[in-house]
Amino acid sequence: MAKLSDVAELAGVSVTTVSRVINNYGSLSEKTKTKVFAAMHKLNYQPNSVARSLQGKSTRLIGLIFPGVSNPFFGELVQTLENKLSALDYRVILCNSVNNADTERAYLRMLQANQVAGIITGTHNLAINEYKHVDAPIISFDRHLGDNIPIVSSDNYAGGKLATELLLKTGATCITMISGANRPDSPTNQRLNGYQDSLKQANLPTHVLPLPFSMSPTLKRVAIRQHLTDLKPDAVFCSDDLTAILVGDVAQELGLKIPEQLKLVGYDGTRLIQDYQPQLSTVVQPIGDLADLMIQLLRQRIKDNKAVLQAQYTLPVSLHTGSSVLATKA
Amino acid sequence: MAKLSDVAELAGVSVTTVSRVINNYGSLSEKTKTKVFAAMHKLNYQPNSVARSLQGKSTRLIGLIFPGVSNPFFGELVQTLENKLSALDYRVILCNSVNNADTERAYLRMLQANQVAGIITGTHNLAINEYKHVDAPIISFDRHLGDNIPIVSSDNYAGGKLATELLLKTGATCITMISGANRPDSPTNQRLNGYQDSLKQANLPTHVLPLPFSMSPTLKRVAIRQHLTDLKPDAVFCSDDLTAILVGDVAQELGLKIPEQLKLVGYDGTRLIQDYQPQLSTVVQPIGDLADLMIQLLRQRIKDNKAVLQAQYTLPVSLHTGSSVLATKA
DNA sequence: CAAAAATTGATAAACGTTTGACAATTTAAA
DNA sequence: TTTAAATTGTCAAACGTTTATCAATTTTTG
Repeated sequence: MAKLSDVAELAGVSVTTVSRVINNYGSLSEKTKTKVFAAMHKLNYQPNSVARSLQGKSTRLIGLIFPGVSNPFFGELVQTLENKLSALDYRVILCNSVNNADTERAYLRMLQANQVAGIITGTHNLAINEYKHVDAPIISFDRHLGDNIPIVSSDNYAGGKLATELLLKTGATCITMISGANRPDSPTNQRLNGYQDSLKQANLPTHVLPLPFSMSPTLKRVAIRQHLTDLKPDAVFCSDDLTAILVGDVAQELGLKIPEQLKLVGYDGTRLIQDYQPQLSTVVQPIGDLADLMIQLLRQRIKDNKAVLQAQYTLPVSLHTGSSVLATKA
Repeated sequence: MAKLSDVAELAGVSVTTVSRVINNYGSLSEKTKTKVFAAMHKLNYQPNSVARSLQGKSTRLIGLIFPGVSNPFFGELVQTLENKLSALDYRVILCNSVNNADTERAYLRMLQANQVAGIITGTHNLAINEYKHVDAPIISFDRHLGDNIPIVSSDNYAGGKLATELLLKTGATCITMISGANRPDSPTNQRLNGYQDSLKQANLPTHVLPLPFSMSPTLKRVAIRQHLTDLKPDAVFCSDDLTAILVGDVAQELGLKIPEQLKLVGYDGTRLIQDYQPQLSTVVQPIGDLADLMIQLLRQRIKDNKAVLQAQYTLPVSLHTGSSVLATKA
C-alpha cells in the first residue's frame, strides 16, 4: 500500500507538497499539482484514513443502530440512510441490536472506540442515562433516549387516525387494532392514541390486541385466529404491514372475504409492500424524508455539538389505498 | 474522551503498565490489574482504535458490498453476516453498490483507505482486473471476480433441477422459467442450466422469460401478463421469490387458480417469505451456512493472505413446499 | 539475610498524516 | 535589474497507542 512519501518520491517533490495538494492549501503551481496527481494515480494512492483521523481529521464514520435489516422497513430505512450518507462522503458502520441491551451497549462502546462522527439509532434497550456518556452526537428514530437527543418520527398519531377513519368511512363498526407492545414513552404508541381517539369520536368501542414485535409469526397467527373467531371484528388496523399480511392470511383460512367481511389496514408502506402487496391499504411513512432529516440534524450536531435542536420532529404520513378496504362506501 | 495516560494517572501507575493490562503481556500483579481495571471503568475508558490501528493492530473492519439491503434476500444475508462477524469482534462497513460500477469502485477505494481487514462482496460491476489491485482479502458471494477470489454459492444447478423436477412430478408439461439477466459467467446461471437439463431429460421444451433484476415490478407485471396469456404455461419457475409473488398476483388477476391451473416455484426461501408467504414453494438457500463459510474463508485469508482456497464452494439447497404446487400428484 | 524472581517504571521509537514556522529558490512585476 | 510575490522545501511536533529495552524496585524463596 503506497504512502505519502512514496508519492512524493515518485513525483520528485517533498511530502509537504503532496500533502498540500491533497488538502489543497498553501500556494501551488499547476505543474506540480499535475505531477503529484499523476504520481498518486500511478501508485493508486489513497490517503490512509486511519492516520488522518489520528492526526485530527474526522473519521467520517456514522454508526447506524437498528434492530435488524432483515425487517423490510428497517432494511429500506438503512439502505436509504446509507445511500444518502455515502453521497455525502460518510461511511456507515452497521449495528443490528436485535433488541438486546448488552448488544446495544457493546455497539455504543465500539462506535466510540472507533471515533465515529455520529450515531443514528432506531432501537432503545438501555437506560436513558447510558446514552448521556456518549460523546458522539446521536439522532434517534422514533424512540425517546433522553432530553438532548432529538427524535425524528413520522406522524404516528395522524397515521393512527388516518387508518381508523378510513375504516370507519367504509362502514366498519367493530375495529380491532393490533399494536406492538412498546415502552410507554415510545412515539409509536401515538398510533394507538390516534386509533382510540377516532373511535371515541365515533362513539365506538376499542379492541386492542397487543402482539410484541419479537413474537414469532407462527404464534402471531395463533393469536390472530383466536381473536378473529372470538370477537369477529369487521376491520383490523395493524401497526405494521407484516402483521397485516398475517391477518389477511388467517382471514382467508377462516373463509373471510377481504374487504367484504374484513377490512384491513397496515402501517409502514415500504416500497416492498407497495410493489408486492399493493392490495394492502397502509399508512406510508416517508422514508426518504425521514432519512434526509435525520442526516441533516446529525450534521448540525457534528458541526456544532451544542447546536440547539427541537426535542421532536414529526413528518407527515400518507395513505396508500388498496383493495383491502373498499375504495369508497358503496 | 479519556485516554491511556488519564487511566494511568488515576490508577497511579505508568502508561506502560496500563498498556500491559489492556494487551495482557508482561508480568502483572493482581493488585495492579484491579487498580487499572477500576480506573478504566471509572473513566469509561476504551482504547482509541484509530490509534491502535495506526500502531499496527488490525482495524477489525470488514467491508460488505451488496446491491442493497432493502431486498429481503440480501437484507437477511447481510444481517446474518453482521451478527456473526460482530460475535467475532469484527465491525461491518455497509456498502450498497446499487449495481453501479462507479459506486462500487468508490467503495473499494474507501474500504482500502480505511484499512479494512477484509471484504465480502455480492456484487460485480467492475472488470476482473480491478479487483486485483485490492490488497485486502476478498470473498465473493455468487459472482466470479477473478481467479484468486473464492466464490461461495449455494448449489444453483441442483436448485434449478429441484424446482423443475418438483413441477414435473406434479404433472406440469409446459414450464416457463423466469430468469434474471445475468452475466454469462455468473454462477446463478446454473439455475437455468438445471431447469434446461431437467426438461431435456423429460423431453419437454423450455420457455425462458428473462427479466432483469433491475426491472421495475410494474414492468415485470406487464411482461408476465403478456407471457401468461400468450404461452399459457401450466407452471412457472422464478429465479427469485419476489418475481414469483408477481406471477401469483398476475395469475389471480387472470383468474388462474394456483396450483390447479398454474403451479409456481420461487427461489431464495428467505425467512420473510417462509413466514409470510408460506404457500409459495421455493428453493431455500442456506443463508446461515453461506455466511459461516464466507466468514471462515475470509478469516483464513486474513490470517494468511496466501492461504490456498478452492475457487468455488457450493452448499446444498433445500426445498420448501407450499400449496403453490400440489403436494403429490393426485 | 542474600539471591533470585517478579513487578513496575522510564524512555523512546514507530505507525502515516497534517500543519505550522521559516528558509530557500524560482518566477513575475516594476 | 531589482524587488516583490509565489512556490517549494526542510524540520519538527502532534494525534494515542504499542512494544522493546533497560533499570529500579519489590516480593518471594531458600
